[in-house]
Amino acid sequence: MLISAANDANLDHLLPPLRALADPLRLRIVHLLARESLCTCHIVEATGARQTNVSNHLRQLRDAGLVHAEPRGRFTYYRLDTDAVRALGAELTGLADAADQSGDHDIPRTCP
Amino acid sequence: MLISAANDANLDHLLPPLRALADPLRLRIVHLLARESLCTCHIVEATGARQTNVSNHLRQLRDAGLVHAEPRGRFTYYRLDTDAVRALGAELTGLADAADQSGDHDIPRTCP
DNA sequence: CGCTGATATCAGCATCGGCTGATACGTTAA
DNA sequence: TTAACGTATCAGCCGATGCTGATATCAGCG
Repeated sequence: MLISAANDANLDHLLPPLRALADPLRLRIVHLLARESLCTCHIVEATGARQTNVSNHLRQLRDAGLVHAEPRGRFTYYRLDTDAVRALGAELTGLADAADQSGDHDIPRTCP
Repeated sequence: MLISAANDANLDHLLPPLRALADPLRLRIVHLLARESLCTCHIVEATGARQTNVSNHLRQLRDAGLVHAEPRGRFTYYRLDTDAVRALGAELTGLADAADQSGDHDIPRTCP
């Protein structure tokens, strides 16, 4: 049975999305895109950051699979990949639940 | 009604735990602590990293509220704060759910 | 007591990552 | 077609951050 992709015995696959979210401006962009899809110029206006900077951050969010770009004419609309965000959240809650179940937290292993 | 602390209109409070998790070694440590509480020397052994390095990372995890230190004699046992991990996961899934509900993703706002 | 071992702190170094300005590319409008 | 606009890419700078070695601290044991 496969609860989630977390059954890889390690959590390395969570690093790209975690790293992508662990930046104030990128987290802000994700928050904006959670309300509605926006094009780059909207994000530039809303954040006050330079266009080139926003574009760089959008690339990292894209590479991490958290957002998707939809070019329309000369604009590029970005939408949040809600499945990716939800999957990350689910893996974290799943990790917490699994930790609560394994009862070896009150009986510490003896030290060498 | 207060679903979660996410109703702050911004997600800045998620940055400390996200930054703490967005590092390979720290994520590995969190994963180890999800199985059982461990003291520093166990983590040093399991990761192969230097003691001073592990100690520095444990401090960051502590500052982010993801783990708690429990000194016992000359050892210090660390346990995962599963509530903190679960809360982070819940906020992310909640953000994804909220994004899915707000239907403004197919009708992009017009560009200036 | 002094010694050993576990842990934390600190300063220094090296690397990474974010910000910027310049620039290139593609699209729409005049 | 040309000009203007939206966007992406690139190189460079600089501050942030991870890693290390040295050292301090503290508990338990001889």
